[in-house]
Amino acid sequence: MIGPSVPRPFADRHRTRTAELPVPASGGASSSRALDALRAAQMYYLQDMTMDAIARELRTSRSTVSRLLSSARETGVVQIQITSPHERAPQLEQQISREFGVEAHVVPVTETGHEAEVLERVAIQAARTIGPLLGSNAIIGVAWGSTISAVSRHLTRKITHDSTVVQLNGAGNTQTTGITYASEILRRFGKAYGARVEQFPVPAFFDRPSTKTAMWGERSVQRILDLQSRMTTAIFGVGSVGSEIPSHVYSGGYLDPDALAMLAADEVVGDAATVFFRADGTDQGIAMNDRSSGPDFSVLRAARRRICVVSGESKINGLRGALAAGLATDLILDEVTARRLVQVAAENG
Amino acid sequence: MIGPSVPRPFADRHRTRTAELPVPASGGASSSRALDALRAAQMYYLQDMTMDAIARELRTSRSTVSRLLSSARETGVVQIQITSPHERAPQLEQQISREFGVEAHVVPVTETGHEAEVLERVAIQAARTIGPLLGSNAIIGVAWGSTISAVSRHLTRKITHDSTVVQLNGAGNTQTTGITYASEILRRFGKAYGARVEQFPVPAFFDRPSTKTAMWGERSVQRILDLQSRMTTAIFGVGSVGSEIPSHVYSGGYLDPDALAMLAADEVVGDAATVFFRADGTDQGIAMNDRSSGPDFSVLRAARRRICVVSGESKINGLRGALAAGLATDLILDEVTARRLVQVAAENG
DNA sequence: AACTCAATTGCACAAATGTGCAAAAGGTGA
DNA sequence: TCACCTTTTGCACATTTGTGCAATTGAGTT
Repeated sequence: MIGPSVPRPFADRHRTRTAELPVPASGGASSSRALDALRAAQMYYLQDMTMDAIARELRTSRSTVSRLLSSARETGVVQIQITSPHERAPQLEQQISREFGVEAHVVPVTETGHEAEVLERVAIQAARTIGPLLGSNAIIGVAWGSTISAVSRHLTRKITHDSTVVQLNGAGNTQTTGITYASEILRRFGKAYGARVEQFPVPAFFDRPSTKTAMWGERSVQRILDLQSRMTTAIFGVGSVGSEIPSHVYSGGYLDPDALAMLAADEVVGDAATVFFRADGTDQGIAMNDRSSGPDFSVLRAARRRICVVSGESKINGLRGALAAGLATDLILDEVTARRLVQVAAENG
Repeated sequence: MIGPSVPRPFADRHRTRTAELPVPASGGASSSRALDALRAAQMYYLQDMTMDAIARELRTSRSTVSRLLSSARETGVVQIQITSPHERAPQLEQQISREFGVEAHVVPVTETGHEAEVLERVAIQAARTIGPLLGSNAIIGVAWGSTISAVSRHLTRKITHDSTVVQLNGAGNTQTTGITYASEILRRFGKAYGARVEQFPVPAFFDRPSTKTAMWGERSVQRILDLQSRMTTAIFGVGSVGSEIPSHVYSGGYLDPDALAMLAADEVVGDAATVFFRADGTDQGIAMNDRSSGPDFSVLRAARRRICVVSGESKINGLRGALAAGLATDLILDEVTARRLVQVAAENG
C-alpha cells in the first residue's frame, strides 16, 4: 500500500494501567527498554512510521514494537489531549461554562446507558482529562469517593516533579478504618503522577465536635491540614442525597439515622469532600459539618484549580449545590447530566 | 474479542496536512461534522472505544468514523506529545542540554539515511514538537529557509488565539522577489496556528547598506521591525557554509562571488535568519550583515523561546556557531548530528 | 422541478496492529 | 556450571483500521 503511516494507538485493548516505570540505577541513565520505548514512540507518533519500519530500524520484531508503544502509553511518555477552542466547543459546554463560571468538559455517553456504564465512561475520560491539567510542584488534594475511586482506576501516568497528593477527607467509620479503600485511591493518584502521598487517617465523621477540635490540635493532623491549605489542585466528586449509586458518605457505616435526620433538618442536598451544603450552596449552620473531617469550603476555594467529576443524573441536586457554592473551576460530567443541569437551570431561572 | 479497546491512531497513512477548519456561521455554533469529529475523538482516544462501537453510537459507518478521526487529527483537535522527564531522556539529549544550555530534542534517524531522508524525518518530528510549545497571544517570528520550509509542510494544527506569525528575513534576490517561496512558508505557519501573517517583502540582502538604512526608516518596514522586536517565539534553521544541501542564502541568486569572498574574509561559518556569524558565535564587524534583512541577534535573543531546527552533519559548523552565539533555547536536531556535535565539542574542549 | 457538480458515505478489500502461546533468553542461587 | 524461574520475544492468527471506488446525498443554478 502506498502511503506513509497507519493509525496510531493510544490505548491497547486491555485497560490502560499505571505501570511501574523502571527507575534508573544512577545518574539519570535510563534503561535500554525505556529508551527503546521513547524512540519507538517518537518514530511512530511523531514521524508517522509503521511498526514494521520501526522494527527493522530497531532490529527487533513488530510485536515487540507494539509492546514498546504500549509501555510508552502506559508510562506517560505519550500524552494525548482532545481539545477544541471554546468557540467551537459543543453548545452545551459553552452554556455551562457561561452560566456557571466553570470550565465544562462534557463526556459523550449513550442516552440509554445505565449509571454504572455511564460512570465507567466518565471515569476513564476524566482520568485522561485531568492529567494534562497538572504541573510539577503541585499539591493535589484528593477527596475519596465512589466517582473518584473509579477515576483512580483509569489514571494514566503524568510525570511530574516534587508533587504531593494529600487526602482531603477521613475515611474511618464505625465498621472499618476505611484506610484500605481511601489509601488505595490515594496510592493510585500518587503513582500516576509520581507524587508523594500524604494520607489522612482520621474518621470521616467524629462522634462529637470536641473530639474533632482535639484532633485538629494534634501536630500530626496539623501537618496534613497545612498541606491541604496550600494545595494547588483539588479533585473531588459530589455526593447527592437521593443518589441511585449512593456515595460512601450516605451508606456503609458512616451516618446513623440520627445524623441523617440532622442533615434532612438542615436541608442538605449533597456534599463535597464529606462537607455538606444546601441547594443554594450555603453550608453555614449545618451541624454535621462540625463533625466532618473534610476541609472548610474556604480552604477548597483557595486552590487555584478545583476539578469536580460528576456522573449520573441523580447527582443533579448535589451538583447544583456545589456549583452554587462556587467549589469548582473545572467540571467533568456526562452529557445527560449536563443537559439536565442546563434544563433545570432554565426552569428555575 | 474480550477487552475494551484497540490501537488509536494519530496519523493516517497519507501525510497529515493542515486542513481548513469549517468556520462556524455565527456565534460559536460549530458545524455538525466538527462536533461529530470532537465526539468521536473523545470516545476513541479518551474512552478507548472501537470505531465500530463509536459508529453504532453515532449511527453511521465505521469508515465515516475513521474519517472523522482523521479530520480531528488534522485540525488539531487531537494533540499528541512525546515527553520524558529530563532524567530519563537519552544521554545525548541530557549532555547537549547540559553543555550548550539548550533544551535538546534529538530526532531518531537511521545511521545510513541520506540527507534528504534525514531532513524529512527531522522536519516531520520538529513540526509535531513545535506545536505544543506555542501558546495564544504569541508573536511568532519565522525565518524562511530550506529546513523551515520542510517543517512547514508537516505542521499540524494548533489552535491559538490572537497570535501573529511575522517573517524575520527578506526573501527577494536578483532573480525573483522570493515572495512566493517565503510567503508559502509563512502562510502554512499562519494556517497551522490560526495566526495572522505579517510578511516582510524586502530583499534578503541589499546592494548597499544605505539602501537598507533608508528602507528601515520607512514606516511600513518599521511596523514589521516593531513586531519582530516583540516576538515571543522565534523559529529558524541554520545555514552552514559548505553544507551539502545549501541553504537558499548561499545559492540561488542571493550572493554574488564578491559577497561570498567577503564572507570568507570575515571567517563566516554560517547564518541564522540571514545574519552571519563566525565559529565563536560573534557577528560584529561582518560587513555583509549591514546589508542583511535579518534581525540583529539581540532582537532574536529577546524572544523568550527560540526554536532552532537542524538537519544534517554538514550543518555542524553553523550549528556550533549558533550555539556559541546563544541564539537558541530549544534545539531540534537529528541524532547523527547530535552525536557529532558532542564529539566535536569533546575534541575541542 | 430538473440538471449538474461537489461532497459525503459505505462496501469490500488491503494494510496495520494486538495478543495468546510457546520458545528463547536472562537472572539468581546452589 | 547447572537448574530453575521469570521475563522477553516472535509467530500466527485475530482484530482493528485505512481507503479506492461507486453510489448516494446535498447544494447551486437554470
